[in-house]
Amino acid sequence: MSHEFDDEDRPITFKRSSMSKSNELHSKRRKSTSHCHDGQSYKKTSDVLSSNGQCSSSQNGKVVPSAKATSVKCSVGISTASTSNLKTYTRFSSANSNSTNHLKEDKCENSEDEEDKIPLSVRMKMNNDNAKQATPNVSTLSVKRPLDKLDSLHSSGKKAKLSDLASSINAKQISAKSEPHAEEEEDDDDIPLSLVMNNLATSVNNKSFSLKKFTKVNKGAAPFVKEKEKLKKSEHFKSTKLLQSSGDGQKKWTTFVHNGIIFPPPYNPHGVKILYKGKPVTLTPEQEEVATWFADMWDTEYMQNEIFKNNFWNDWQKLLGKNHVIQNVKDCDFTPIYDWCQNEKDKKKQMSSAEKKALREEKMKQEEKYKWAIVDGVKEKVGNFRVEPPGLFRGRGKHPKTGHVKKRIGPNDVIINIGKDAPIPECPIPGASWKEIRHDNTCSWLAKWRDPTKAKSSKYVFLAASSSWNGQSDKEKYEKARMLKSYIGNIRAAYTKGFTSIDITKQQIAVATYFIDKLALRAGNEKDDEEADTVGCCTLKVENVMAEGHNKLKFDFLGKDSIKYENTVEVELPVYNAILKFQKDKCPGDALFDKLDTSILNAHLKELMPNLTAKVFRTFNASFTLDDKLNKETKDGDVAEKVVVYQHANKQVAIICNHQRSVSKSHSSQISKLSGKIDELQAVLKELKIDLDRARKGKPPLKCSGVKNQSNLNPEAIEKKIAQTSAKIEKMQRDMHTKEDLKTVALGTSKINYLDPRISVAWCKRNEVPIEKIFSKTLLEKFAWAMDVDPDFRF
DNA sequence: GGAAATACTTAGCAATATGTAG
DNA sequence: CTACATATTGCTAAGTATTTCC
Repeated sequence: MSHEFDDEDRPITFKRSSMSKSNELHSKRRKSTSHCHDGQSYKKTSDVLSSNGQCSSSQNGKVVPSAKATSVKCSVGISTASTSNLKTYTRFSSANSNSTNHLKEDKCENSEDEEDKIPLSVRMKMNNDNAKQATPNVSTLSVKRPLDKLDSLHSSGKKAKLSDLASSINAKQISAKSEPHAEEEEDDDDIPLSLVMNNLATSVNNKSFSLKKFTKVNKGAAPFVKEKEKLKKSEHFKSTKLLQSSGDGQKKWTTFVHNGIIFPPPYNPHGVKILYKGKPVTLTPEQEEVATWFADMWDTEYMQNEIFKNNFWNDWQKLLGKNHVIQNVKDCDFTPIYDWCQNEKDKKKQMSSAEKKALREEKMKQEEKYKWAIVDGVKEKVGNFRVEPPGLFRGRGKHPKTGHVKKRIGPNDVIINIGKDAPIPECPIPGASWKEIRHDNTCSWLAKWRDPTKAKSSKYVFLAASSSWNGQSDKEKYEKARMLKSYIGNIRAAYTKGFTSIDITKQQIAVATYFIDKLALRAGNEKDDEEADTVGCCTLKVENVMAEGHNKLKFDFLGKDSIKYENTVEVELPVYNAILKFQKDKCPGDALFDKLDTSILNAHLKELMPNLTAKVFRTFNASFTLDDKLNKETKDGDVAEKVVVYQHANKQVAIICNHQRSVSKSHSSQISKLSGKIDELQAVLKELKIDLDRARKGKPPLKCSGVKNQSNLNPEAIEKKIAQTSAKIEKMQRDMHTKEDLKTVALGTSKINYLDPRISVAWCKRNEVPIEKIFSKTLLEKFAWAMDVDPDFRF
């Protein structure tokens, strides 16, 4: 995917105004990493393409006799079905959001917008006045107290609003309504998503109930509400107020209650034998379990990955023991186990829907109590409450550890974080106990354990994306990115000046910042050699950037998830020259920016704007682009056409951020199917045209293809049919085109992580597009905090 | 001051749910 | 209703950035 970067694509036109040299760049030292030796470490570029770490499972492996058996060997669940004590919590404090709040909110948003027109220095003053400990001066100041972060990010209006509301937060109260089943059955099928969501996840206040009826009644008649007024009030845009962050330092909560986490069921041996040199071999359950993981991956790409296979074999051999009959994977035939796996899957598929449903409900019942936590009296959804099951580590790209056994996690690996007064979750494995119980209210995790594949890192259990904590920090993230908008001019001027600095560190900072701004590159932290060899901006190697003449730089490297970044860009002459200089006297494998790392870069960015870090540029670039494209490209038209505009804007963002996906294995067949249908229709169209001609001359249709031809005899009817058919053809052609167009572009990632939802919500309101056309149920939940944004909101 | 530890955010793909054509 | 296609959700790996430790 190579895309030119012309200036039209810039969020803000580059202006080259020379600016005062307000910023002295940090000149920190870096551990010298330049190692101009081993020529063998020069690899890449050619062998890189295939290593995308994709695992497409080709379906047509071995043929499996489909068994009739309906009984499913299913998980031996851990049934500690004690009543959830979460349910018993109820919050009585009344807190009703009423329309007044809405008005206030709108007003505030306006004032916020106004703010953008106010000169920077004045704004900063305003913010500072507001901050608890006002810092006397302006833009080059880095904020020392993280506590002030929120305050400094929010406009005065906003802040006032937040404190006003603080006492009457209606965010998410607990109510009896939170039982999903109760109501779902009769009602929810034909209720808009957002309502269902409200019933399920967040509890609902009185207002929503009345509105709910309103919406329901209206629904059948007019799916798209006509007047803006109605639209604004529509339940779909119902927002959840965020709690004000306590302002109390690091403290995140006062009370914190949850039920711990779920462990996967113990391994249930199947006894199917592997063939070694053609002879069946009996395995112990432990050996069999690992062999089964491997066998089940038989028809995936991992089987072409030598690292994967080697790592698997090494770990498996340890389990087998030195003197085991099995001395070699090559002589192992996993087919019997593979067949068994396929058979199990088939059995599952063959189950009647009633059985499936019963099974699902059983699971739901067991998991229900783990799904919720109560934070300061507010019920919140938990995210990943299921402990990751053991398996073979599926590291992406050329991960040196891919294929290793990822061991089973038990309670004694797990540290629980919970409120002091909350009951400690019952340990779900009899006889075991938690590794540690902690009451750390400076962090938001419920549980964590050592990552079994990476000694240095941990796995965490957090609240779900819909939680207020996450909503709050999401909002802060976007506010910070919006703040960058007013600093970006200065920042660009500063780094432009830095391009020619005689201080190499400063020069490298300038060029790196330019790349991050212009190309939306990631920061690029240092990685150790236990990980796949990927890079970001600060870790670019000399061979990743090629000067191609005419000021053109060709970028070619593997970024996060070993996704290839390939892009040729025309840069400014000083940048081009600087790159040539940085590459001089270096070997492939050496760091392009040898005087830089992310902490040096971020320390520098913080001098330019409070709390600025490299990743903010990506958020800024993405959100700005969406806002810009939407506002430039939206025209009158029906909802479908507007949604297309949105998707187009979304696509541009995805391209900027290099969000890729692998082409689905059925893509080409789907395309040819579509084009076949189009051909068919075109043949029909041709025939119709002839028939029309003949009908006008009073002749009978050429081909008596149908019985119902009588009605098609008159020219009007044929004309109508022609119109219908060609419309159908056009639609299919459009569909085919977009399908082809988007086959390698992932739109979801930016929508979830980079695009300020308020842009989308405001655009929907302005254009009378139902928000559900843009956000799925989970995204509506995640973005609840953004739903009441003013329609005039601009990023 | 630098490495390591920590906590949280971002990422693609697999599994599952839902929609739709036949 | 079934089968297939598409959309959504779940899963967990892989990043960023800050804090802590030595």
